[in-house]
Amino acid sequence: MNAPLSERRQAQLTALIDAAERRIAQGGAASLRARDLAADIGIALGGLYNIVADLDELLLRVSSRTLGRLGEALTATSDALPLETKDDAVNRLVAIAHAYLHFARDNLLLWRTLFELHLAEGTALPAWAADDQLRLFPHVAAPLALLVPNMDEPRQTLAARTLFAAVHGIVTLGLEERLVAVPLTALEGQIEWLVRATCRGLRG
Amino acid sequence: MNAPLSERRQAQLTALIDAAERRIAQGGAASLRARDLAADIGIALGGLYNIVADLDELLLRVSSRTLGRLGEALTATSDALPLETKDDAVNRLVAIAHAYLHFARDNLLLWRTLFELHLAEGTALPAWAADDQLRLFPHVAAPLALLVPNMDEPRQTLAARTLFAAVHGIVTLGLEERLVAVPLTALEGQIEWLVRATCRGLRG
DNA sequence: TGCAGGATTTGAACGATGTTCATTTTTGCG
DNA sequence: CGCAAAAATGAACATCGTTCAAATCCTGCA
Repeated sequence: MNAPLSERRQAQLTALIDAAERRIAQGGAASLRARDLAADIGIALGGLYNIVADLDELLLRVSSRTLGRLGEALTATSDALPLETKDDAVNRLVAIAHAYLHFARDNLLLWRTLFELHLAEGTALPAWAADDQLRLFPHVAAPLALLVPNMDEPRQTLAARTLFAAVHGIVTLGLEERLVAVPLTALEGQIEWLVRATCRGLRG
Repeated sequence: MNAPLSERRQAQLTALIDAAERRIAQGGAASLRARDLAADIGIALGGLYNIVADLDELLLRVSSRTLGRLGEALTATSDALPLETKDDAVNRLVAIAHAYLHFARDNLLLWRTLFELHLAEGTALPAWAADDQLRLFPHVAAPLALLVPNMDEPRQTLAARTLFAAVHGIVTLGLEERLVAVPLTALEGQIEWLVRATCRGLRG
C-alpha cells in the first residue's frame, strides 16, 4: 500500500476515489457498491481489488480527501482574520467553528463518512489517515495558545481537543434532523455562544 | 405493529431483544445476524419476521431499551442531588454530564448503536422511539430553568440542547480511541470545566 | 373423539453483496 | 517476433437479509 504506484495505477486510483466521492455525496457511504464503482471507472469487478485492498480502504481514501478539503476551508477562514490580540483569538475560534459547521452542512454525507468508519478490532488506522486528522489540530491550537499562553502545553492540547469536540457535538446533533430540525442561524448562534463562554472561562 | 400482541408474541419479542442486546454489547450493531438471532431464541430463520418487520426495527427496540436505562441512570443521579440554589443547578448539570459519560463508557457498543441508526430517506422515526429521546430532555432542562429563570422558554430549550450536544461531542470523541486514548479522569475534568464555563456564560 | 380450517412456524429459495482466483489478455523487452 | 511477467477479467463463492409456499400446530365444534 505504500509502494510507489505506477502512473496508470495512480490515475485509476484517482478515478476510483472520484467515483466513490460522487456516489457518497449523492447517497451516503452505505450506498457504495463494488459493481457500481467498477462500472463507473470502466473496469471489471475484480479489478477494484488491484487498486484498493477493500471498500474500507476506499472509504479511508475518500475521507482523506474530505479532511484535506476541510483543512483548506479552515485555512482560508484563518488566513482572513488577524491573530494578534486575545480578542482576535476568540474571534478566530468562533470563525473556525462556524466554518466547520458550514463545511459539514455543505458536504453532509461526505462529512458523515469521516466518522462512520468502523475499523476492525485489531487493525489500526493507517499512518497517512491519522496524519490527516492531526493536520486539523493547529487551527484550534494556535488561537488557543495566544489566548492562554501561561497554560502548559499538555493542558492546551486537551483544551483544544475539548473545544473542538464540543463544537463537533453541536454540529453533529444539529445536522441530525432525526428529531427536530434546528435552523442554521440558530446553530451558528449557539456555537458562537458556546465558544465565547468557554473562552471567557479559560481567560479568567 | 400497534395491534395488541399476544402473550406468546410478547415473550418472543422480549427474548429477541434480549438476544440482540447481548450480541450488540458483545460485538456491536454490525455483528447482528438474522440467523444467529433466530438460533439464539430457538425459532426458524423466517420466524424473525413474524416478530419484527426487519433488523432495523430490532435495532430501534434495543435502542429504546438502552435509552430507558440511560434515563434511569440520569434520574438516579438527579435524585441524589438537591436543586434549590443556582449552584445546585450547576452541580447537577455537571453530575448529569458525568453520568452520561459513565453510561456511555459502561455500555459503549449499545450506546453507539443509538446513533448508528440510518433510517431510509423517506421513513420517519416511529413515535415510540422519538418519545424515548424526548424523555431525556427534562434532566437538562430542569436545572437550566432554575439557573436562568428569566430566559424565555424557546431559548432555554435551545440552550439545553446545545449544552447536551457539547457534552455529547466530548464523550463521543473521547471514547473514540481511534487516534488517541484520553484517560477517563481527564474526560471528566474537561466535561466539568466546559459545563461550568458555559453556566458562567449563561448567568453572567 | 375426530376433524376442519385458520393461525403459526418452517426452511428452502432468491436476490444482493464483497471478495477471490483460475484464466485470459495485454504489456514490455531482448 | 516471441515470450515471460504483469494486469485485467468475470465466473464462482460465501454471506447476508428477506420472502413465501408448504408443513405443522392449535382450537372449537359436531
